[in-house]
Amino acid sequence: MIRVRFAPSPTGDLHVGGGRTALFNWLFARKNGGTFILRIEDTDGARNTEEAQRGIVKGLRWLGLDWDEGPEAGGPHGPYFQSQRKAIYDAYLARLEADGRVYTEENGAVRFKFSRTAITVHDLVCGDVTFAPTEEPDMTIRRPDGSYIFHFVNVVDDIEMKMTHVFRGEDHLSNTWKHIDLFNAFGATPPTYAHIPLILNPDGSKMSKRDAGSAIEHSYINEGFLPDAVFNYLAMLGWTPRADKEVLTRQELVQLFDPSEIHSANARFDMHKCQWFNAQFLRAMTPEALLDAARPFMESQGLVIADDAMAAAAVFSVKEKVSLLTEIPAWVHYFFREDYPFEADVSDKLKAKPENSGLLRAVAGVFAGLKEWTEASVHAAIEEAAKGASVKPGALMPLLRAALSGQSRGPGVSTIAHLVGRESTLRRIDRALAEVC
RNA sequence: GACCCCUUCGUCUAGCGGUUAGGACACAUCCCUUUCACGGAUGCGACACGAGUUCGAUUCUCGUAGGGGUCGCCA
Repeated sequence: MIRVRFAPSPTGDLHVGGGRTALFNWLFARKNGGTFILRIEDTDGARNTEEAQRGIVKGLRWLGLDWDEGPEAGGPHGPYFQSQRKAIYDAYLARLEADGRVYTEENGAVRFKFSRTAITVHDLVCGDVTFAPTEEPDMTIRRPDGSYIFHFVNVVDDIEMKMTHVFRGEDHLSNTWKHIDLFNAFGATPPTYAHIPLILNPDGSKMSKRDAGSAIEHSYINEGFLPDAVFNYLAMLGWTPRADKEVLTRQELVQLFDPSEIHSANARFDMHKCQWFNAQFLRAMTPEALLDAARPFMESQGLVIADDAMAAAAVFSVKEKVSLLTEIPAWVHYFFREDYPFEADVSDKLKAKPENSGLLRAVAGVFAGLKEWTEASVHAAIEEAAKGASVKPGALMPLLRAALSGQSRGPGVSTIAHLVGRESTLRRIDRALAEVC
């Protein structure tokens, strides 16, 4: 039975690197019917807060990385907060003491005596990596105040929680021999390691907090990304599935996942490509799903949605024009209000020719006489009005678009008119004639 | 400084001794088109360097350079 874990320290917003580490663990567990565990490594009490932990949980939930054991999920190997496992660590320390593998310094810190033998890490990604007998000072595993250090609790918990595999960032590779030394001291078999490459900034520097695109909530949730798109992009940063396409669902990625295909070279983060994935998923959504996703961003911009069906159609009509949900309000705001501003180039266009007002009145006249108000009938009416005025529909469309939306770009003109309805369409034309032309 | 990992278009990558070195993003041009987009087509663009092994190296080995990481009483 495969058991893997994601073991973050609660530092606030989930970092993309951490998110991807969690993602690979999750992928491996789901692919093999294993168990995915969330363990909070909060041994450094000074800087770990409950609020910081909420950020981690929120980020994981948003990415859809559900855990089988851990905070809120429970499980037979808890507690899943290291700050609550002191008795277990004390017991393990006692074993080391009994075996003469530790010693206490004058100030009370406890150190683990390295075996000082060559140690080989068998890594799924990096292959066998052998470290020569170390010359480093013995490692501190307990502070004078009785709290324990990462390397120790990490190993103890991996033993206690029966981890079979450990997927973690490559920044841990250089320390892994210390962990194996500890596993050996406890007579335990180390898990199989897989050190995944790091995510770098576009300039090649290490990506850390504050760098663009580094925080799940701040850079993705709030910026209008879709979880599936970020999931897809992150999975393919350092791993290439054997598929003939790049846009893949969560289920497909689970099916395709193979840790031996994970690259060993670091990858630079490309926000452009991440947005491209987002655009792909956006376009594949149904009108209803798209509205659900866009609603908070629309409401935060003050748009009042009174009619869900109309709103869904409006949002759907601009879906291939945006790549982020945050861009949607600017493309659809006029569907939800009649006091939209006329952009500068739009009013210039309307004022440019004196005959424009006559053309708009002519269209309004035809609209007023229509028996039914469908997208097709509206479209036919516009063509009829153009014919009556001896101009091409292509000359009339931009004017109507300007009047109905205040913008020079957007979905089809007949789509706009149809969705806002006949009454609103006529009011909009009147307003444009009164205020602009 | 020591040790570890890494090195194909600007970016993500395919390649696992013989290829016109393929794809995606980005960029450029064209087509489509009532706008903005989408879509389609085309173009631009890479094997870090030096030895060696080999009939033949992007591919194997070694070295150099460059990038990243670790060496905490942080995780």
